[in-house]
Amino acid sequence: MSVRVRMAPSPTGFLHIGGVRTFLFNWLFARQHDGECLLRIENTDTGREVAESVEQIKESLTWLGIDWDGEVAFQLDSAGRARELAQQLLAEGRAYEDEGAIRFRQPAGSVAWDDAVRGRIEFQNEHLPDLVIVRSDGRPTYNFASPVEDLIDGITHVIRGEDHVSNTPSQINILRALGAELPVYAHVPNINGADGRKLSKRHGAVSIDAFRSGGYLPSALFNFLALLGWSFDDKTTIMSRRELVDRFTLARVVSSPATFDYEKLDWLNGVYLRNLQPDEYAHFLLTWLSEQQIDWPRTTVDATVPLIQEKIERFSQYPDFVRFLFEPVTPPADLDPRICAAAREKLAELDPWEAVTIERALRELCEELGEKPRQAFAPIRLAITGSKVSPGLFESLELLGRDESLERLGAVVAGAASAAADA
RNA sequence: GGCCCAUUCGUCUAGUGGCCUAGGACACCGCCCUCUCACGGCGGCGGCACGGGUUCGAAUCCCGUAUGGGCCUCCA
Repeated sequence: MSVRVRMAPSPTGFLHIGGVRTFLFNWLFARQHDGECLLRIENTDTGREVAESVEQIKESLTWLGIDWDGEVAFQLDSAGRARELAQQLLAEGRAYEDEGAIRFRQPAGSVAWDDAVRGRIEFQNEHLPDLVIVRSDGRPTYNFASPVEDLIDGITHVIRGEDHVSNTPSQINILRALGAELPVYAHVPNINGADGRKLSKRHGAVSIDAFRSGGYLPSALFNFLALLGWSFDDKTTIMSRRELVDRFTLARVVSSPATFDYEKLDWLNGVYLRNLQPDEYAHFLLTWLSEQQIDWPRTTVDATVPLIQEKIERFSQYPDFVRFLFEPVTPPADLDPRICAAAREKLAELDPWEAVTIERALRELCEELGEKPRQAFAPIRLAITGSKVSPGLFESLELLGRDESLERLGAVVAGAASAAADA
């Protein structure tokens, strides 16, 4: 039997990270078993907003690296086949009419299934309500349409969130009454925020789009998501898509909910960023910058890569780090001008203007002044970058260029002089 | 309220009766490296929700309690 699963995003709004994790498990399972992964779009509404939302969802899935083998429509409003089956149940006495609606008659006894994640789960049928399967206006309800759609689509494994556990016994009873074969059910745990409640905007980014604009790498987010409720062993963290496909098993999905740890994601993204080849790094960075509509000269951006690759864990940290190369800076007004003046003099005739020669010159300066590098470089850094935190000082000076560097050093000296004159 | 599910360091998790004086990772703390910030290296802190069983032996099995979550809609 070949595997067929489905991903069923809600077309209202953007792709939620919790739902994506469920899709990810479906996708990994399908790919590992050489099966099919369908994208099921609910077509309750054909409005333009919904259409745009669906496009947005597809775009986000694609960005993350989750593809699909076909699209099916979940025809909640106009499911002819569902109504036929409901009539059949009615005729067979497995359902009955109730104020214009059709209710499914729960059988006697109990119902159980072997959940691929949680093991055997059993319900007493007497606790299950006779649920409405077709509303009085003729529209099938979700708990009827969903198993029927799975049946029509030939879904072999229903991998979904744990909030569906309670719906499963009724869906199984319906499928049995229809004489259908049952899919394998796998209920995966939810993802919560730090307060133990369902992950929402209050906790941080939740849409795939937000992570994208936050400067995360899709491969890192993919890796992180796979580790939320699943693990390969007791020590493996970094895994490529290929490795995840090879190693994923439903049996190793845990049954307790997980808390989304933004700090760990940041760390993992940093690991991925640091492992990138410089040209790959530049490519991803440039793409991100253009998505953010930041328009800095490409060659300069390229040149900054070796300076910042080790230092940032999200692209969103990049602009503040190198802004001094593209825009004027404003060092603190009370900066001690003496070292800047000495540095300016020392660097004025330096040749060639390269990081190594700049470093040699500035270290000589330290000795001449009897200052420790730590102390002496601080005001220079502030004058050049406007910040206490920056890429390497010598490389920064090289990239900024001699003219602009001397200019900035000189500005601090001149500023101090005019402040003294005022006083 | 009823039914169902869950409960190992702050967080993600390993653990399926002896390998556990419970392992790894993030975070945190300390030290080292060091021009800042990072990276990296070394070390540390820190957990089996609780109570009963079963067993020679339990984080692991059973029962109960507590806590959290889900479902109980002619919502999806």
